[in-house]
Amino acid sequence: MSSSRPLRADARRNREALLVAAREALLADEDAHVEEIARRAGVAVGTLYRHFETREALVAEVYRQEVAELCATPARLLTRHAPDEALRTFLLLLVEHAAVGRGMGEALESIMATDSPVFDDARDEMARALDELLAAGVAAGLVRGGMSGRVVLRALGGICGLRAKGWKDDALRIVTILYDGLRYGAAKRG
Amino acid sequence: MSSSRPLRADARRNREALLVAAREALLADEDAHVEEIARRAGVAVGTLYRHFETREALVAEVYRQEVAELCATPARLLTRHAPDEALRTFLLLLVEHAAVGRGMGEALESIMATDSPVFDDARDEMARALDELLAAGVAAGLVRGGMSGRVVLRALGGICGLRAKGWKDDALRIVTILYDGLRYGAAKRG
DNA sequence: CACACAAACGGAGTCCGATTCACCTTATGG
DNA sequence: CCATAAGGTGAATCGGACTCCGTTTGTGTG
Repeated sequence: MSSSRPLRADARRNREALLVAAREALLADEDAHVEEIARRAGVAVGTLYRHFETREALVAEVYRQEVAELCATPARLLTRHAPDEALRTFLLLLVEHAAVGRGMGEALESIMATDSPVFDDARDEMARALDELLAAGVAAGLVRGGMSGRVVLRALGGICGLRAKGWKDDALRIVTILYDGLRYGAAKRG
Repeated sequence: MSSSRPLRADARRNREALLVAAREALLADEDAHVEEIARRAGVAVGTLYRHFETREALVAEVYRQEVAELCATPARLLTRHAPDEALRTFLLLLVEHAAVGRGMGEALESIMATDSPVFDDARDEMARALDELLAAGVAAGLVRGGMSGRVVLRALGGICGLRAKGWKDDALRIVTILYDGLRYGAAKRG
């Protein structure tokens, strides 16, 4: 599928420009219009649609890249912190990330709460990252068993969907509830 | 505001028909078109817009009614169950309700996760219902303090937004996490 | 009962996005 | 340098929500 001949030079440049433009535009306004994104990238809408099936596909790709970065952190956290601390820190990190513009929060929500195939990769990656944290926690007797990364992902969807006034404060409290809920009944008492 | 002269008979009938039609249509398809809803109600779109500011306002009203019912249950539950059991049961009930068509889930999510003024009433009502449960739990030493109904509401948004394949199973696990997270550190150990 | 008229209705038309497509432009392999 | 297929363009189309105004109708009044 994705293994056709390499893109022509100008095509690769435009594709890149579109992703950059989309990231900027979405940061400024979660429902930036395709015309606006194309304009920023210095191309016409037709070009945008040559590279991305739909507007949503473009948005998905932008956030897939963000998520990829995010997913690299659990492994890093586990080298420096106890599994439960790593888990807590990662949850808090997600809240921070959701703060980078409503758009990111919305995308994370789609990743976490739906089966939209556009986000399949991102979802798998994220679930895997959480599995890593949970497994380490369970192994250390600090986290209850029976909860998959996928489930925690779903629970987090609620945080990322928040877009109310005092949302960040609420998000932190929710992390506390989830974190304590995950520790509940673990082998060792925190 | 809402205290003009009573509606003309036909107007009241149409308004009612629109709400019924919308409930049916939304149950069948969460993004039913306004034309479709109007057709089912046997009126033209103009009439729909005479009664409801926007499509969203109509949808909000439909679900506000559902929510109103739901909000009456905590009080009832508290007369029959211990506060923690009542809390757990109510959370499970929400999951069931979210199951009544994706539309309801989506609306509940809007109620829980956003500040959309359309849902102000529903949100307040729901938060009040949860406060009641939490307060009873705290008083009995079964639930941790410091968590408002509003916060729990936000946390639940994640559940209602679920629309993935194994979502119900996931929802139940999430309720477990939240429930245990809310009991964590309560005066008495469960 | 007939009339007056404000309230309510109908539905074609407007607006505003995303998406398409027929026709140009331009890398690039030979 | 050419041929040509990949790539680009943007006016046109499509699909929704929403508006507007001429027409119809319920209802209070004489």
